[in-house]
Amino acid sequence: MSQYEKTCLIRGDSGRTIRAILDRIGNKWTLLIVATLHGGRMRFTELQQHIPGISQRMLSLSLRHLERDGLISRTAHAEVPPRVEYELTPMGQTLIVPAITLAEWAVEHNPGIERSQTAYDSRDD
Amino acid sequence: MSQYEKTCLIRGDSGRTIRAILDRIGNKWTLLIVATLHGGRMRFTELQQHIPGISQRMLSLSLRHLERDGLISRTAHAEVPPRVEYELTPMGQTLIVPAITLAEWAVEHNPGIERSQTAYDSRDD
DNA sequence: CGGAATCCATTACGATACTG
DNA sequence: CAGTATCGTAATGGATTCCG
Repeated sequence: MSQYEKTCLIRGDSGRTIRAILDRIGNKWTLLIVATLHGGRMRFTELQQHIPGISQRMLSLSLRHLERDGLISRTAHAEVPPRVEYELTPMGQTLIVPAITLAEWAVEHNPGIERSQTAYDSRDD
Repeated sequence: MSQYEKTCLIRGDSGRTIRAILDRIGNKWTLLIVATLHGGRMRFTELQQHIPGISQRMLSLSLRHLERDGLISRTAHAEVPPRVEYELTPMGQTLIVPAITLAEWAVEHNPGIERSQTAYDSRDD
């Protein structure tokens, strides 16, 4: 399968597939949570500490979305005080590879992009 | 470099890198435009026809963002009526690979995700 | 033809406060 | 500890109109 044919995966179906994942992971926190959970099972507060800047509300919302998508699993232990642990499902684990691919692209090309932006912003036409 | 170390690309720097690209490509149309331009140079109206559902406004906005990022180039021909052509820059071409990786993940796991969502929504706890 | 300007609806996000 | 509820703000995107 050629690269050109593969881009049809993106454009085909009027782009519904690609938009579906972007709606899923294109937000501010999802990939950060998935990457953090790659280190293993974690509880709510622990996640919050590993992801600086996330609010309780957004962490809670994001976790429920990810659980609904089947990418993470939630385990509530019947204890006092309550203990709830989150971990990646097997399907969630598979998201790591595309996420890394994307991150590596970002790291590699960020300098070039920023240079381009500076040039664009300082041109006077 | 291990996969775990690679996820630090995502989490490291408080996730600024990953958020930078998601701000860049995590929106509704960017990847669709890049994938469409993989077919070669195209003009404004042509792009609009290849990307069903996109409004003039969003196409115009997205194209200017991509141009600012140095991922596409814009060529305005001094003719009447005006003719403007867009094409991927060399850097823009490199985005194709991560985009395809993501799209393939989406195609492969969408069924599982949708099943999970249905199960989640129909459970009564 | 290839846009820019304007208006509007929806959503995402953040801060704060409260609870089983 | 692990959330939910409520509020206000900002960003996103669609529809429409106008213009060189």
